[in-house]
Amino acid sequence: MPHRATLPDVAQHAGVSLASASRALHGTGASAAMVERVRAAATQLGYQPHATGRSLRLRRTSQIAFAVADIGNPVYVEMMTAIQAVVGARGLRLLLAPTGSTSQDTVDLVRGLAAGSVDGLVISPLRISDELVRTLREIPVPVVVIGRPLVADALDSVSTDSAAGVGLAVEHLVATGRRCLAFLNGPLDTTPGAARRRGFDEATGAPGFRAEVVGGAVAADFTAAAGLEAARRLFASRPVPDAVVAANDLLAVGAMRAAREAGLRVPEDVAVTGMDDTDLAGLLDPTLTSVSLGTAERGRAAARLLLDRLDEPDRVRRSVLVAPRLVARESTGAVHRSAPEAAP
Amino acid sequence: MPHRATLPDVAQHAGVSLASASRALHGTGASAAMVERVRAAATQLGYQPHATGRSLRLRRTSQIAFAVADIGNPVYVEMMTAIQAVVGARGLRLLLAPTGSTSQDTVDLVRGLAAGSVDGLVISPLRISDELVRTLREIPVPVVVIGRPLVADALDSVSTDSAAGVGLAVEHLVATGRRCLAFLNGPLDTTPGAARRRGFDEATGAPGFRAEVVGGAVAADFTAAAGLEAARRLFASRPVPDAVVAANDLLAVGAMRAAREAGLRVPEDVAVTGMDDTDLAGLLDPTLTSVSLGTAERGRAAARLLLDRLDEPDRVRRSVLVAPRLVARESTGAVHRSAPEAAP
DNA sequence: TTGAAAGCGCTAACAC
DNA sequence: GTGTTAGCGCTTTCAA
Repeated sequence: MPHRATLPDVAQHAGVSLASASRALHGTGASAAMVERVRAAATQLGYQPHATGRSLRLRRTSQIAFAVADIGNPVYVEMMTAIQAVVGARGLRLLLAPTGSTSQDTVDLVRGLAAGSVDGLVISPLRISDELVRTLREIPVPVVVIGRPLVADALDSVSTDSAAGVGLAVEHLVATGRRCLAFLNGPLDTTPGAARRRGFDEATGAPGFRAEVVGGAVAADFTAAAGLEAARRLFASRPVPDAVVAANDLLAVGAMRAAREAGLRVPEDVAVTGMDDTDLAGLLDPTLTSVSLGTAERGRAAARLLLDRLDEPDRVRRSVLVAPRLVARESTGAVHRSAPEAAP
Repeated sequence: MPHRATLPDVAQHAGVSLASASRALHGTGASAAMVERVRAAATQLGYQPHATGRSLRLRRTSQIAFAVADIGNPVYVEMMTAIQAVVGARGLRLLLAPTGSTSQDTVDLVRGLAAGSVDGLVISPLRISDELVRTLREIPVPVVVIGRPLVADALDSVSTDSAAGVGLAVEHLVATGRRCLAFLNGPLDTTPGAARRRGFDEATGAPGFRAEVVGGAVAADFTAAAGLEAARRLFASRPVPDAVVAANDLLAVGAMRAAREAGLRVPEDVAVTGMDDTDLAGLLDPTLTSVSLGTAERGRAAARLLLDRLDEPDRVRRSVLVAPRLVARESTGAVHRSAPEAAP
């Protein structure tokens, strides 16, 4: 852990002025000979420009943060990769910042990051408190919210209609012969939890809905472990559902496991749908029918909104909406006991 | 996106000097009245100390980075959570930095972060090039390496004996009646790939080994998708293995899926073991027997080593070793056709 | 206890 | 083209 060489060190070593050293390394208007000399000195001393000094002077850090509550959810990993691809191409470094579990932690993190640590922020909050919205509007760096068209004229945002997404799942299940649906949701006080709940209610309350809702459970969070626990309750109640709509893929994993514990086969006895269409979906056994919410697309869109705002701080706020799309796989395959419409 | 208030703004607003304002907010030796006045002004202006200015002066950022290649692997999520718990208690912010895919990207990232962005670094590299080692020794901030006892006297490190871990899996499979083992590994040029390969060779080459190695495949990376592709080759060759040792849990997911595609049941026809004992293992169907490498424990140990070195830069380098442990689950359950020793 | 001033490392006017 | 210098926002001597 040796000591750092500073720019004055390099300048002295090269026998030139501080300014010349700086210009030679980063700026413009230095002679080839100067560049050569300074570069040599820099290399020899193992010079690495100090990020803090540079940032203070340039008034930018060339860093972006992606703030996420649930870092264990593969959907955020995919989003991050998508964001990274876009901002990386512009020479910005992307850092992932886990927001604490409480709303206050999130607010503190955002404030802290915005106060000089990064040039911009993409945030995908699970819970959007008023204070968080206020904070996001007040911080002195651009922010893009993934999750809900948020005070649309005040903040750039990327969202998806996950309520409609749940509708796609319900529709698909009914169309493939399921008649006793249950909904496995995550916490209702979260943005996705609330939206998906609404979607389920709307879809199952619609005039054309030709099945029954036989149960519902709310998991403690959007993880597979919580999903398993909640789904056990689902399968312990009567009548047993022949289809479970899970609010995301991880909950669906829990649902599939609970079904098996209950002696039910997926999809013969019970169908399961997930949401987010994570990589996991294609690798589970059976593969999981899932509603894609365009994860990568949302990530890319968010990154672009952020870059645009960094370029043009005063441009009009925009809200990008990505449409959900059902991806049918094995977990909603053939029904074992023939469904009503399958019987002529 | 309003403008920032600076400390001079606060001082002026409070009608005191810059120095007094600073002392009142962070330092010591300010009168109660002064603190009161300055606090009020700060609140009113929505003052947030600028991280860069502060860092430049204090020569620290109060930030730590966890640099990880494969952010999609749940093992790193668990590690990060463990690190977070330790460093968070000390008021440090933990950021996750995805190292690019190439060795050069990793070196660049490390250098960049170390040049003023963070106070310390925990890194878990997939590939440890000489240049990376050199870089890690040269950077001016403390670093802890998770992965291999690395130039032990030059760098703090946390490691595990994953070779022995593979041995545990092999032992378990043979003890439960499997006789035709195959090894599904990740890239051999990675640290874990190389170690696990060695572990497999040693375990299957040992005098007491009472089974046969019938195949091996190397996945393109340590992901489930790559594992699936590689495992297909495994099951396409003859003789078909009755047990697959996968080098991590994600590869095991791929192996289980490939087995099913090949019409084989897990565990009746083929047993599968994973490694890392991620949360996934208990949720798959069947649940996955996996070798725990003490993920959280390694994370905590790394965090403590880092904190200790921040406190005492010159203390002697340490290397912590965490022992592997087999966690048996369904995927290595009863053999369908009775195994040799089961026949009296 | 408070204020004035130096300086962390860097870049960009500005002068030469 | 190169050097001198101011200053980004902050903390901490040092003097009063």
